[in-house]
Amino acid sequence: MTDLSVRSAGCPSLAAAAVTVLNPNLFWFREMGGERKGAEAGRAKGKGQRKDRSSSGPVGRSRKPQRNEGEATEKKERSEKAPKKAPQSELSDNETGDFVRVLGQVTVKAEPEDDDFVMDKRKKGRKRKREEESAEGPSCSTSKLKKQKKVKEEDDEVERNADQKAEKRRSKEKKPESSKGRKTKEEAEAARMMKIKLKEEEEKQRWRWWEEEKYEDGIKWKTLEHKGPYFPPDYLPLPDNVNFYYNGKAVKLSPAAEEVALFFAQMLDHEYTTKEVFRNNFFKDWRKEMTVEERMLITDLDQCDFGELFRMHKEKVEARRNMSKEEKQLMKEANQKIVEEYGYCTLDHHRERIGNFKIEPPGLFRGRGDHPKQGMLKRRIQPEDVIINCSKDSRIPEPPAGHKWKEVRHDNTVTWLASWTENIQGSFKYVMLNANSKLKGEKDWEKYEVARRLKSCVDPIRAQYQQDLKSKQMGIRQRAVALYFIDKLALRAGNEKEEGETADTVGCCSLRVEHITLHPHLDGDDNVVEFDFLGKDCIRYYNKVPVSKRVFKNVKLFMDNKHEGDDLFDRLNTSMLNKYLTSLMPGLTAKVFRTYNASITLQDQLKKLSNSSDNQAEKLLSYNRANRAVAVLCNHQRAPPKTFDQSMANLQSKIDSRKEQLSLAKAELKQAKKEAKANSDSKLQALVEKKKKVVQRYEEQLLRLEIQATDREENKQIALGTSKLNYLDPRISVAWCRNMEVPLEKIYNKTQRDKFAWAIDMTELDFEF
DNA sequence: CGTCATACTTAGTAACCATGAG
DNA sequence: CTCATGGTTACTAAGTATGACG
Repeated sequence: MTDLSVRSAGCPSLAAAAVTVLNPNLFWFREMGGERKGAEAGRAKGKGQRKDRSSSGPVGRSRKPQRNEGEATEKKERSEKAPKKAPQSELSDNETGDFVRVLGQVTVKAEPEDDDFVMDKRKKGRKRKREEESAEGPSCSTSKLKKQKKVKEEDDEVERNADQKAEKRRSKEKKPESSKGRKTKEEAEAARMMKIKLKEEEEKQRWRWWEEEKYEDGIKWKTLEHKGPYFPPDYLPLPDNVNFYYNGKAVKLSPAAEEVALFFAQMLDHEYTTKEVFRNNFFKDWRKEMTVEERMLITDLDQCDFGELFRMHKEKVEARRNMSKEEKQLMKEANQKIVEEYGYCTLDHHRERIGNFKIEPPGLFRGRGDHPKQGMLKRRIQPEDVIINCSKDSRIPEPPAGHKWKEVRHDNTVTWLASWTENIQGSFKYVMLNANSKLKGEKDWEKYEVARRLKSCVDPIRAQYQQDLKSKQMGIRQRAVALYFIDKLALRAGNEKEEGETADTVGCCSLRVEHITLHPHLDGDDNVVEFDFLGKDCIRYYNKVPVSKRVFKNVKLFMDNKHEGDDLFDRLNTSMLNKYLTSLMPGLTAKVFRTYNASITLQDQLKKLSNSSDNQAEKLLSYNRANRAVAVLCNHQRAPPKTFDQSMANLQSKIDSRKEQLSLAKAELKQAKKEAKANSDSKLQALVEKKKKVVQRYEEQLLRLEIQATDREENKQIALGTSKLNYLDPRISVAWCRNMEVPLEKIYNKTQRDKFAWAIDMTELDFEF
């Protein structure tokens, strides 16, 4: 508790941070080690004495991941250059400060009377009264009471929506601007009108599932019909004039071996093919595909010459690029046909788009980071591998001619239409619906509702883990510290992974001692915990966080007598943690904290950063900054765009020339002033004024450019998309847009609007997360 | 409990495409 | 018209979570 209050005190909060983004001097971002690498970053060479499940024993858990050796240098540089002294701490401190503030502000008053909350719950409640009443969280019992309170009229909402839509339509119809064009212009216009019509049509067709009753527990659908997955085309053997050479001699490979050779050849310009592990895995699997004779002959990958195959592939790519418009159009139409046929299913009498209806084609496995299995052959999936799921009375999909399905089942407690087992990790792959479908949308909605429930009971939960830091039981203390990290830093849960099967990455519960460095004092802060590990997708997480003394001591204690490779939390795993969390609030798991903290941060930031008096560009900037604050919190990174340096340089040269202009203008101004002083001619005075204006204008332009540069620089490695799509309650954004009178299209593109249709439709102006 | 199987969300990259400056 | 640039979409890997079972 003490800790919480301390943290809440006087934090400038993320708002400041988001603003700071513009100021290079206050660069506070976590050092980003760059993607997919762990660099020196304390990877254990160690023989783990951690709970090694595999028989592989304590032997070489040589944990040295890293990929992108090629980029590694650059990245290393980046991470080293990153401003170490910047108060990393600010981020975390601020966040928590914010959280606390929000709680103080909202939970207290919100509990009984928050209309919006009631509203939302009510809708849901109405839909599935039964389950809700029995299932919903007793530990947050207040919300239950709330739910039953008053019920607002819904009619006006519907009306409003209708209005809005009409409005939209009208404005769209107006759009086709003044017709000064001739044929082509008119045609274009007609096309545009068509598009609008289509859009309206689509809107009318939209299944407003969120207005319907929910199904009882576990039932995902009543009827489901589809055409089965779409299989990639069969392998087409190489033409005779393209040869593979071994040891300088042309060798005609069997189709199976040839296909795999081509997989490799196609990747020759990719860094993967230079990696030892990749090459070895590939070669091993390739040899399995060879005939006995081939295997006898081909024993050394270095003797293989894929040059002609590679060139052929390049030419094909080139040819595709150079296709004429008509050809391209034809291709597009052919594709469209496939989508029409296989890309949709009928679920409970509604046509729904399937997300991934294509069976993954064979190829070489491209694991991320330092993946032990990279380069292995991902084999071709046959209908005999595929399980079909659909309703009994539907038209069962036909397997491709001459084939059979592995199985056809009718399980309406799951959402997948087809599944198969993949041969690299032995895991399942599923064909499921698109994000704009009912099944996905409902789940998404639910996710945010759970996060909102957490909001109403996060206080006691935080208080409890603060208490638990003092527990006599080691397990409980570990749980408390882990929870503290998950809450404060938005770390992922960290399930354990099978060793040797995947790259060595960790989350909270699977942190090892080498991922943490303790600094009693660092850069003016006390009790600093330094994190350095590879998270999901081998993205580096690097952060220095001042923590309370108690947390610090605990971490120290957990690290006592442990070595590299040992688990920091040896008495804790994700299922224990989640079991505990669920007991505090139904539906609560570790990842809910990420959702909750992300969304609440966005809401807070928007409140702080945006003014309705701003112009649209400014508003959008605020939005993006709020979004960015979340992306930073969640450590969402991307590889810098390939052209990044170039475009940055371009911008810089623009800035430079502007600077020159400015100094020139300044000099002129000075000169003019001098002259004006000597001679008080009114003309000269006016000239001074004019020059002044010019200088001012240049200064403004320069500033803007510099802001743009900084902005871009800071977005270099930050990906905003992931948080927007997965962590931010869309209703926050929708309400913000309406309140700020910013068109929603500025924030969400078409796909996103489709995905969030439910939120766009139901969100009230006064929505509060 | 720990392990395994299963299902579903989250994630970054690469290919593709539209657009606007030169 | 061409090319650079940036947004969008497709793809699939890599996570989280849960429930059955011994």
